[in-house]
Amino acid sequence: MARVARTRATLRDVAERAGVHSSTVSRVLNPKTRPMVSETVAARVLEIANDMGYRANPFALSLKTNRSFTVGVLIPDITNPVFPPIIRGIEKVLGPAGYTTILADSDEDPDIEQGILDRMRARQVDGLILATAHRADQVVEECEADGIPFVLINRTMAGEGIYSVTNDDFGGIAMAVDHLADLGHRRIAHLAGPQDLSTGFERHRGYLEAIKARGLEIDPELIFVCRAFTEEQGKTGLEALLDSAKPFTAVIAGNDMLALGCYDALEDRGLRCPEDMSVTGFNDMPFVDKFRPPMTTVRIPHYEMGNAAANILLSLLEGEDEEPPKSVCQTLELIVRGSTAKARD
Amino acid sequence: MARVARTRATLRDVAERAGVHSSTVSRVLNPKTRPMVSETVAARVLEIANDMGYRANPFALSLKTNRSFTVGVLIPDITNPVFPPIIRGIEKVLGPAGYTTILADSDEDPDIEQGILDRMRARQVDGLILATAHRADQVVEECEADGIPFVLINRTMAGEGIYSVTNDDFGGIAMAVDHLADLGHRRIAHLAGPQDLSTGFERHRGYLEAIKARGLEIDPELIFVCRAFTEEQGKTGLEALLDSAKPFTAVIAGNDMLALGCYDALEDRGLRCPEDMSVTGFNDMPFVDKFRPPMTTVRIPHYEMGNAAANILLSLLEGEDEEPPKSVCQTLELIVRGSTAKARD
DNA sequence: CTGAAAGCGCTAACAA
DNA sequence: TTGTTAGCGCTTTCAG
Repeated sequence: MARVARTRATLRDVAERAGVHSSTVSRVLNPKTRPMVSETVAARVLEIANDMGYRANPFALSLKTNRSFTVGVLIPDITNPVFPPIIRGIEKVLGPAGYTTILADSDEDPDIEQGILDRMRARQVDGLILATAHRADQVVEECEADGIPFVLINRTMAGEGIYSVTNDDFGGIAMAVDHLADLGHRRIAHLAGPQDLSTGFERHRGYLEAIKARGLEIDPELIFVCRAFTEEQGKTGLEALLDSAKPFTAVIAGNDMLALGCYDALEDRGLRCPEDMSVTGFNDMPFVDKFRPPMTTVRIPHYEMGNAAANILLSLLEGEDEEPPKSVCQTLELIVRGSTAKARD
Repeated sequence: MARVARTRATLRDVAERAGVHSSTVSRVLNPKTRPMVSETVAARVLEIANDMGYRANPFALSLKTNRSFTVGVLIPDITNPVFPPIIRGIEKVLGPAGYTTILADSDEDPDIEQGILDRMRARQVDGLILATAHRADQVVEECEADGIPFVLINRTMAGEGIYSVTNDDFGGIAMAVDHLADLGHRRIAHLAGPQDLSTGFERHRGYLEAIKARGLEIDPELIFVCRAFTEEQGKTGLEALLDSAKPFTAVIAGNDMLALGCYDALEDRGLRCPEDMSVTGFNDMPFVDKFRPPMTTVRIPHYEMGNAAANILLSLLEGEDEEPPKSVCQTLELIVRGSTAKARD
């Protein structure tokens, strides 16, 4: 197991070669203290440091400053294609700012989530971006109590001083309802996401309000609340609805994964989409336009959400005094594709 | 910007409360040195440490031991759904072993890749898992020269002492060729991936050999080499083939993304898959079974690849003397779905 | 078996 | 403007 000892130049090595004291080198290398050093010395030091390929030892630096320049990002399910673009959006901002993002995937399991958080705090991350929040969330409360800077993304929760970047879930669903109503659908079902998540909750609320606003009847039998945003739950849910409810011609799924499950259920029953049943999703995650049929869904700006959350966190970490916006709520867009059609009469 | 000072117990705090010297506490907390301490003292120290919620300061620990317990994972394109399961497979092994994985996405750009690597080395990652390797790869060579433990995944390159986990790309394509030949296809095109990647190269080679083995004719006009494994390149490639080559009835794409591009090209031209053209992909990435039509493809064991690579790296990092396997090559499976059908005569 | 002390590489307060 | 020094929290040699 020949592991070569990788060793690199220290501040002192550079200092020696430059004929100055190591603290001077330190001052030169830190933009804030650079002005304290004379031009000539600074130039020489810089050249030598560069020449020697000097790189600060992050451990020593962190030990001294008590900052890791590291940010934890918690994702509920990395295999859900909504998240990669969000992650890219985050890294695009945090990377150039000198922060390394530590990504972790809780697989929607609270115990794993707690474990990850513990490890991240043990690692002394400077801040957190959480895509895992529940409407009442132990982990988030812990972060708050702890005082660690964090921002919620996609999902949010009530509370003072909680930074978040979310979408207009309420209004997004209204667009779906209007679209279907315009197509002549009168009985529109809803496959709601988990009600302990703000997304599932708000979209459900949006459904109820929009149905009412359109003068349609709210039939509780037309609503099924799924236990998770998974394809499997979507299938189960639509099957339950098909079995128990009086006929309906359209279903609004709480997100794209649930809608995908609807596809499965319909296929199993020999029903066609959109001829027999219109289906809408939510998120416009990558690839839904390739599905059979291409999915009508509400687009959320993935990449931009990542940017926004990262920027808020950054100003929390570095901002002098300007308070960043408490919560950003993005407006959405309905993308009409092939999974919705005129209601058959 | 009220940032609460988070402070936690140090070794000395624990030592004080336990009435022993801090070095004793250190010995107790480290499994390797625990035996040096008497049972009674160890028990008391452990309880107190636990009680105080002691967590080692990672910066001090790293500064002292020169290890970060951090592993860098480089992915060429995180929006490609093949990778999330691979990442999960990696984390599943590395996490419990006490390593934090730092994920980065090069977006297939060599400059970004180089930048990421520089930053990871600056961060003193203990090892690397690279999914970005080219057949001749500057970055990989740098890692080798540097002596940092690393293992390649999915893609590989020639070279002594390079650890890698790859797939039987050669044999995988042969299965696709056989499948199509069995369906009566005689003129089978190939949309090859970039030839500077082992995957693109080996699959191309596999295509040539398998075509020959089946007694079919190799027609250079039936081969198009794509510049990248992207949907867009797949579309471009198949269009070029359709424009220039004599008629053919099937196309073997270098991976699923290219095959997806084939779908686009066919749709644009009003051709139907599989009626007018059979298409195969490679990877069996998540969701290809939902596409229109569901894709026939070669399945690679994503999650297991991640496991394997992580295990090799782990034994590189921790292994006493047993040398881990130099290269693991996984056997593959053809998944027949709806994108392939009997050749029309 | 336990304590004392040095030092990893860096920053920042203080001196000159 | 530059040098000196202490010390961040830990491991590890060396004494006892």
